[in-house]
Amino acid sequence: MKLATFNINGIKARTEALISWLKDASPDIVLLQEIKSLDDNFPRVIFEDHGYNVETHGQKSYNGVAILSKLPVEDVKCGLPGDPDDDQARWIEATVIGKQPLRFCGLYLPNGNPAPGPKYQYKLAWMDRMLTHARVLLKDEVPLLLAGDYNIIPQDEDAQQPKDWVDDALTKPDARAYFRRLLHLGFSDAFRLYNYGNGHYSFWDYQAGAWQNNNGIRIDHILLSPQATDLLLDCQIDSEVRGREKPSDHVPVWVDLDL
DNA sequence: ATGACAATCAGAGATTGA
Repeated sequence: MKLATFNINGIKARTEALISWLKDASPDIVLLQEIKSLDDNFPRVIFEDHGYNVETHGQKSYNGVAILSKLPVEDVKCGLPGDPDDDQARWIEATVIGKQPLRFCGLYLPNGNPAPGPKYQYKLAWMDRMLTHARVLLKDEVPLLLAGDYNIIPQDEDAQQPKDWVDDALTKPDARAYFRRLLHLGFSDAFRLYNYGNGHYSFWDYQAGAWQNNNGIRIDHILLSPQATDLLLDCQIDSEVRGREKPSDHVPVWVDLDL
């Protein structure tokens, strides 16, 4: 079973490009971020016509996450618990049943710039809530997957120009520490189980020829609980998507699970 | 040090992103 995460940077502007990639890659499940759309404006019928069930958690203009799934999805929950005043649409989770159940969460973690500042504090508070919620989800002992745009460059090898990201919210020590705390709960960064060293990125800025120069960063991640890691067959980044017509600035990251 | 590029809402230009 192939599951992908893809920050689409606006579903309305990207519908054609997304359909094209779905035809090529044939993922069973796609977790989308930055749909930048209200639920009612999401072009759900076109994806249903291509065989996907659609679940959305949108908001106007900003943020917004969604699930496309060839399998029926159960027990869908929207919003990251822990702050009733947080109205930003950044979290969606659901279960599919393959050979066994899989619980998966699609997330769009706050960018946090400029740091320091209120946006960075929101990012850290959000990561603290995510850590708490991950602990709760792990108690079910069902294979668990946390995938999305983490807005975290885990280590310097995950950027072509790490010096450009010093003092940025994507690399600041407090933010990286929260990412490590997630790993310490037992999660694995799936990509690093199948890929090594420099040069592997999931985001390239639109500006200054970043893609042509492979000046990228790896910020879209798939974290697997121990039981999900035991199902892992492969994890790769579809970087060539960045070179297509009218691309998002992110590309898909996917796992193949024996599920 | 700044801006470069793109999407959104709106209907110009500000806001946000990373």
